[in-house]
Amino acid sequence: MNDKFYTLPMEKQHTILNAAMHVFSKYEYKKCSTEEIAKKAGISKALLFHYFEGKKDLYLYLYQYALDFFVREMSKTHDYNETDYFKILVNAQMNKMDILRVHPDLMQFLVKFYLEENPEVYDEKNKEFAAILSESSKRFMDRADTSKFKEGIDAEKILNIIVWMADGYMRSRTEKDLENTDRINEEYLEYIEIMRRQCYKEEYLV
Amino acid sequence: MNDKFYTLPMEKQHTILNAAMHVFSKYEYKKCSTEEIAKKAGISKALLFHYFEGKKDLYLYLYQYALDFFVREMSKTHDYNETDYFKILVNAQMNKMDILRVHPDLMQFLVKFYLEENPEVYDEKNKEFAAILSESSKRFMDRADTSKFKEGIDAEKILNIIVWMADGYMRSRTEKDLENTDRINEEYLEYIEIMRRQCYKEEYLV
DNA sequence: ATGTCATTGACCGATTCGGTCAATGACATT
DNA sequence: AATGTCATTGACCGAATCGGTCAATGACAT
Repeated sequence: MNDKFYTLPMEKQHTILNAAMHVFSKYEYKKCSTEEIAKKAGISKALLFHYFEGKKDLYLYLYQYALDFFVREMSKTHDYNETDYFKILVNAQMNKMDILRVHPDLMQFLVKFYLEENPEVYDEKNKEFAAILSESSKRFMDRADTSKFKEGIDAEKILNIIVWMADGYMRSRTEKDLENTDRINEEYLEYIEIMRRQCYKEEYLV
Repeated sequence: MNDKFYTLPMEKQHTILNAAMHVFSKYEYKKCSTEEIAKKAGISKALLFHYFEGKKDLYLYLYQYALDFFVREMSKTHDYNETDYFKILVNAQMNKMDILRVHPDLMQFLVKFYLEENPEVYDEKNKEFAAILSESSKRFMDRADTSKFKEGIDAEKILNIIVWMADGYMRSRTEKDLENTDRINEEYLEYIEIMRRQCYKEEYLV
């Protein structure tokens, strides 16, 4: 990575990084062309190679950047004293939305990176993401209180349903939808509320 | 398409079709190589071109085959007299599982085909799938009875949650998991049952 | 011994790949 | 106006890969 990249205005940096994330999140490493990234970023391929030493360099830098950004943003507004199961979930989702507003393909890129098997770019770092994800989700949900749940509710399965639901909901939104963040959040909260009303004992549903 | 393809044993036909579906479901048309398909099918590229006139021919034949197979199998065991919301859903899911057992990438291939925008292979057929899907889902859910639902339950949102949940559940299974169909069905039913218990009035939960 | 036909490795020209470089142009300094 | 600096690019490189072809192989029936 060339230090000159940092001297670019933040907006241009993001344009380039987002273009790279977009392409790298679509296919495996080998099928991603630097030409496509450059075109998406609105610059020439030559300039892209001026900022980064090569395709591999860009790819690995991008991963480090994305992972750092993800961890930093997710921790930012997390309240470690909150114990309400659904409030924790909603807060986490809001953080995720904020991330996606800056880097729309960040999550998918991290997943693709995690699944990448090309030996050319494979090292032990590829599995970091899963570890961090499960560790932080454990840490986030650590204080989560399931005692408010009705009898016979399997909290683990409920968490799965909510995660799948959130994923499906986001996937069902088009690129244009995503611009209206408030509308998205509002609608998403309705879905979370459905699950909450089904899971909590009557006394906690005020 | 060469008629000799039909003279192959069914198993070999499926091997080739599945290999093609697998590759075509991964990336857009242009990025899919016939070499990769042939390798996955365990035959030479030359033989693949012996059975099909070209890449485009294979692609379009595959779509027609997949769509026909999907429609036929989904209708096969559907009971048009059933009115129970969740029984209809479970039955549809079972049909889907049966399809995936024969052609693991059929659904994803149909979706990718629907999203394909390459003018080289684009025609009005690309949008058939969405129409058929929404029409048949409407037809399937036509008799579905939501009167058993508790007060204040939004059936449409529930249906979304269940679809997203089913999608997320399938996605979370690895290729190896999918071999054990019974286990999958059993576990899936547990998730459906959770949603059913939350949605139905007490009197219908026996 | 001959004919049939599925199957393949080697090859084609065209395109695309990651990467390079000389040339351009905008702008600051003198 | 002349010079220097440096971001930016179009044109280009050899190598790899693309869709597709074909002569040769080999298994098997007659």
